Amino acid sequence: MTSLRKKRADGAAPTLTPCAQCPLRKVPAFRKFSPQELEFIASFKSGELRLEAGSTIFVEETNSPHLYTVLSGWAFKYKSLEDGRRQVLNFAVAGDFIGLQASIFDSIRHSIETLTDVVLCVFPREKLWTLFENYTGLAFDVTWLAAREESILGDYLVSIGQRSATERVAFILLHLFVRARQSGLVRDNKVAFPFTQEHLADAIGFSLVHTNKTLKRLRKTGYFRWSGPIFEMVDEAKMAELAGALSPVEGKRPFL
Amino acid sequence: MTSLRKKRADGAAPTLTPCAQCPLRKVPAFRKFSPQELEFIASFKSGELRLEAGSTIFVEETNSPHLYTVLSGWAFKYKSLEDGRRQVLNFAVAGDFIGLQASIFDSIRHSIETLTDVVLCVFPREKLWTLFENYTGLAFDVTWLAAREESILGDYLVSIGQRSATERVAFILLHLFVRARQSGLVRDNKVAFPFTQEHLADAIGFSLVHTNKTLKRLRKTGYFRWSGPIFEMVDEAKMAELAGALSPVEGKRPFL
DNA sequence: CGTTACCTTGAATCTCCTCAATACACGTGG
DNA sequence: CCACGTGTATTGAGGAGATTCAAGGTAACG
Repeated sequence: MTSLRKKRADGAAPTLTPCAQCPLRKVPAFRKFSPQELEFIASFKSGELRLEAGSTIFVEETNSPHLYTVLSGWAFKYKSLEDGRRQVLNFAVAGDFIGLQASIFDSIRHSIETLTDVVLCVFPREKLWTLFENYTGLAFDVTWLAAREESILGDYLVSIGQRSATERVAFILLHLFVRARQSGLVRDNKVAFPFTQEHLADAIGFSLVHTNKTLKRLRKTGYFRWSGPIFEMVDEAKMAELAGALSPVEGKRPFL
Repeated sequence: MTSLRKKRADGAAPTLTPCAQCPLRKVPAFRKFSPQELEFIASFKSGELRLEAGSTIFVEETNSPHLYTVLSGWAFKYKSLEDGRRQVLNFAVAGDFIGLQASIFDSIRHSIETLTDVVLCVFPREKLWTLFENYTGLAFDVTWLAAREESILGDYLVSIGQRSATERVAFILLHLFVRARQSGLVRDNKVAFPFTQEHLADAIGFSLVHTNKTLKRLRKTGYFRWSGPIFEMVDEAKMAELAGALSPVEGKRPFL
């Protein structure tokens, strides 16, 4: 990875993987970009950032000169309280755009931390304006991503505010599974889950102990398997029933 | 108000209140727009919609050819469950932009209902694209508004997921008061609150009964007064302390 | 082989919910 | 003017659900 360092030190970083060849482009969930758009994105991109699991990407209430797209790995967004409690707001996976708030407001409103080793595409914040000025389609995409984030937080809110323990646990498992699938990580209904039960607990607003006990009850349904690092979905329809039929945003999504 | 009907029937609606003279423009919380921008907004606007309290503006999972800005009155966004439970996601007040999801996705993800009589500016959805193509600043504003919405939902999530009963009730009261003030509705620390305790309960994820009892306890602090339609903030700093110091998005905000 | 991180389980306690009854304000029609 | 219905606010009682505390258990790692 020392070569990476060199590239970044160069300034222009001309030898980064061209965006047009980005392996994520093949994932069917993403919309197709025009050659011009791809060219701009490639020029927008100023580097790659490799972080190991447990690294902090953003700290609440701070600013950053960068915007990122997740190329690989998982991260999570959270807000923490004075006394150590924390609320997980959302998870970020390959294809997700993070740090938009830091570019739009004076500072970001939540922290972001990696769950696994992560590779990020780095974009300089000041070029976001160029994007808006010259690439209407991409500007619309950025708005799309912001609106989708809002939509997901709305789903979380309904789950936390109104659902029972079983429903909430089923919800978060299903949600994470679906997000993983959209990013092309699921094979044979199996995917690596880097989450601890504490992450899930903090996302659905339960204590770790209660989450654990609920999870135990849920496992008995046999609708999924999750012990060890691999999560396997066995009956997604039943899970959706348990979770209270969420309907995630449909259609192709943009991926900068 | 029959003249309104006529105007809308005309098609072009050339005689609507010019946006440049919109009384909301004077509210200090909104950013200043250039004459060109104001002109475009005026041309973007296709009419006004007047609704009485209790009207439904959007229904979850449906589509709409319109986008709206709230000119006056209060509304709230919510999602309902099969069995009647519902989660209030956010409130909308003068200056807020609603229905963006319906224009960006195939359908909106939540319902919106008026709490008071409401006047809305109507924008045709298809012109949103024109806005993005020709008015970079306004496109950025739309994204700003979407990101702010996300930010508010994040605050709600922290409150519902982690806070105690007292903290949650203090949070929602303070939040509504601050929103009202940003829209210029507060005078002498007083503002008309059209909310029932049930609205608040549905926003903070508590039962009506428990919300009521918590509210009773909170009233004894004397930090606010709320019986009858008028809410009065007595000690905002203390309320913020109780609510757990939320930090709403700062700075001038756009208002289309 | 000790440390660390995570998972699991039981017990006691407290929070919050449901049910149920009452009170009050308001508007309606008689 | 009063009787009645409706919507909202209030309060008490009992029980379901969540939290905290505490004590293992397991796997990974140096």
